[in-house]
Amino acid sequence: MSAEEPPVRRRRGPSMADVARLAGVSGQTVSRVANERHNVDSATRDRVQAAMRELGYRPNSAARALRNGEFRSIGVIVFELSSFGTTRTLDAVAAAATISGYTINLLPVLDVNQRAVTNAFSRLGEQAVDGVIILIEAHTLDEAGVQLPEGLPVVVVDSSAHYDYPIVDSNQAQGARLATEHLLDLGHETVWHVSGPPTSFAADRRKRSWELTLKQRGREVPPVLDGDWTPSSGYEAGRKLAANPDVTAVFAANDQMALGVLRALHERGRVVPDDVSVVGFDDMEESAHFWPPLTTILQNFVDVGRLSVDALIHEIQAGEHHHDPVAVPTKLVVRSSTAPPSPRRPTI
Amino acid sequence: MSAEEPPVRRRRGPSMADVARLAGVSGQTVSRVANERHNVDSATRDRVQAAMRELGYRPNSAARALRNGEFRSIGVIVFELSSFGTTRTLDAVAAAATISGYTINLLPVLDVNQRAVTNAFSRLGEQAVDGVIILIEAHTLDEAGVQLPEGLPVVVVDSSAHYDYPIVDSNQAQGARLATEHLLDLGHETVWHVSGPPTSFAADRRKRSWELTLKQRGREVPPVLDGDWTPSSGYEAGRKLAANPDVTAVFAANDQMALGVLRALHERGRVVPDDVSVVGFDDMEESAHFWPPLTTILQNFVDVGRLSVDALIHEIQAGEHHHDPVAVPTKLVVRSSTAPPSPRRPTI
DNA sequence: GCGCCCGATGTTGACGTCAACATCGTCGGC
DNA sequence: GCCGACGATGTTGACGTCAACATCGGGCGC
Repeated sequence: MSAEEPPVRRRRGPSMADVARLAGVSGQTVSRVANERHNVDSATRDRVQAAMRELGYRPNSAARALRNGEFRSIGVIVFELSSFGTTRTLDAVAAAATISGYTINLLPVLDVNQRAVTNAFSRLGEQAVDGVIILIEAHTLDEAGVQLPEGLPVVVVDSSAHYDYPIVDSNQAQGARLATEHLLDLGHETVWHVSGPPTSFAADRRKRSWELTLKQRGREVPPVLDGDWTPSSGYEAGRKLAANPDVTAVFAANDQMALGVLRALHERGRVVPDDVSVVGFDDMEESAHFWPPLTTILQNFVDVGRLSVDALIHEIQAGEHHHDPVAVPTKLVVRSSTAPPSPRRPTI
Repeated sequence: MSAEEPPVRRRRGPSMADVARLAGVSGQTVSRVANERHNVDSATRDRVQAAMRELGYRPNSAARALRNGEFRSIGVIVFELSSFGTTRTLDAVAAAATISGYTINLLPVLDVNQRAVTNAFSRLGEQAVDGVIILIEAHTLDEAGVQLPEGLPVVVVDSSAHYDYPIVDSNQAQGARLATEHLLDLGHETVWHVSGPPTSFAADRRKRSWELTLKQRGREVPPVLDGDWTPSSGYEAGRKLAANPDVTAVFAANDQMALGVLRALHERGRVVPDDVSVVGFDDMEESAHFWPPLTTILQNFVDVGRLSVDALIHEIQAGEHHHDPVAVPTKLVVRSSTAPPSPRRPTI
């Protein structure tokens, strides 16, 4: 076993000691300047800063982390960034973390199978993070029977409440209610639903809230069409809906599926919104330019991201966490894909 | 200034020394087990592993990084994840890095103004990364006059070639040529173009390649309509195009703008593809379900991400870099938004 | 004018890991 | 049966930083 490793090329930069030597001070003084302590003589400070500049000194964050026992970094566990909501949330999380002086460590789960998830979480313990934000749909965690490293602050972005971690999410139930009520208020008899995948708590919340709203209004609850967030699944569902003349109003659990529904309706020659009204969920940037522009539920991803980070940092720094889930309100955005049902509706 | 800091709560886990004590061995043996060296007696190994499990031991990555002089982490500089291409590339980069045993450090640039970009890059030097992948449009860097920390391996994902860094990108010129030729081959006299923002090299490449293709075929080059990647800008451009009866073929520099163009054409009652053909660029998941489904150029983001990571890791480990830009080929995906021009076209 | 206080600076050691070297015991060859 | 080799394990120190403590020199109060 004489596997000869080539001598690792060390690209280490100058250290505090180098700066100290050049500036003619002790390392500790350099440290004080680097950390902007006020108890340094201004002449000394200038000298040290000049030396830093000359050598291109950068503090070594590993040494700092080792010394201070904190990384000032937040891990974010994600599964594919394809999902619109996840991406937007990640974006907001990254911005909020940066503003708070934390760095983001992306921990992608490459596959949803149990091995991959478990593997991702076992890597987690070794990562240089002070806390973790989980952006994966929580059912996936359940199925994988994953155990998080103990003592690591965690915030879950999801609608599930049966975790012993702080939870932040959009108020899915309120959003779905807004969507359903909007259609009923327009005069539709009932509302059909294209749901998200069963692995998603958010999808489950939206579906249940849609159902509850219909029941509370004494309306018939049509069978659910199962989707999986993708436009294709929306299209498949849409083909069934388009073939059914009873359908006048559809609530799709996200905008992408709504897009698929729209396409299916167009193909069948059913006019939106004259024959069928469609509502989505998310308000992605594209939705305003769908044909027709989509009525949908706007999620405030910026708030979700910021609140997640705030909750996590609080947990990290204070060592305690709130258990009350945070529900960020959503808003109905009315566009042209919804209208009152056509009066000339044939009922046999 | 008596800002009393509360004693920082240390959540440090057990260290090698703790494991060593419990297992009755030296720290070095624990280290050997943790690093899967082969020269450890299997009985000893079992004992150490049991101790690790019992204590919930996790190697401290800061100490490891300090000791080894490397972080096994890659920084990725991004500006907003809103852009489809950036997100997809980031996803692929994250996956590739994980597979290669590297972690991803997200370094978001919060604003495109010079201060923000410069600031982001000055933070960079302190980050715990061995190298950096830049996912920002390079013009932005130029304008900000940013200087990267010396000696830090860098890979740029862009089409610009005047950087002293390895460059990986989709072959924008080839893609734009495919799009333009597809429309010409269908029989269209010429092709109109809705471009991306001037800050983007990719947009510039696509525009120039479109123009070159037209010229090579001896076609008239219509005035460019400037967009900025957003569906709204595509819609604005689309309204002008829709009002011009000469327009029979449009190449939008991305799918989102193509969506806006489609909407504008629908509003004006111009039928796609009968009256006007439209081609996009990116092949986002939604495009297959636009109305009508969009003919577009598929970018292989997975390859772009993987090749970027490979190039960077090579640079990190070998200390040298290739200067030849890597251009990942694109593919034409034909759907229903393109067709031969309508024969009954009025020419006055 | 003496001592005390305070601000500026220096010295020491520890954070957790691992390479290099040291040690110890066993096994095989002659 | 002796010696050298080799495998298993232990010891030491250094990576870069910073808190805690030590030191040193003035200025100020009485």
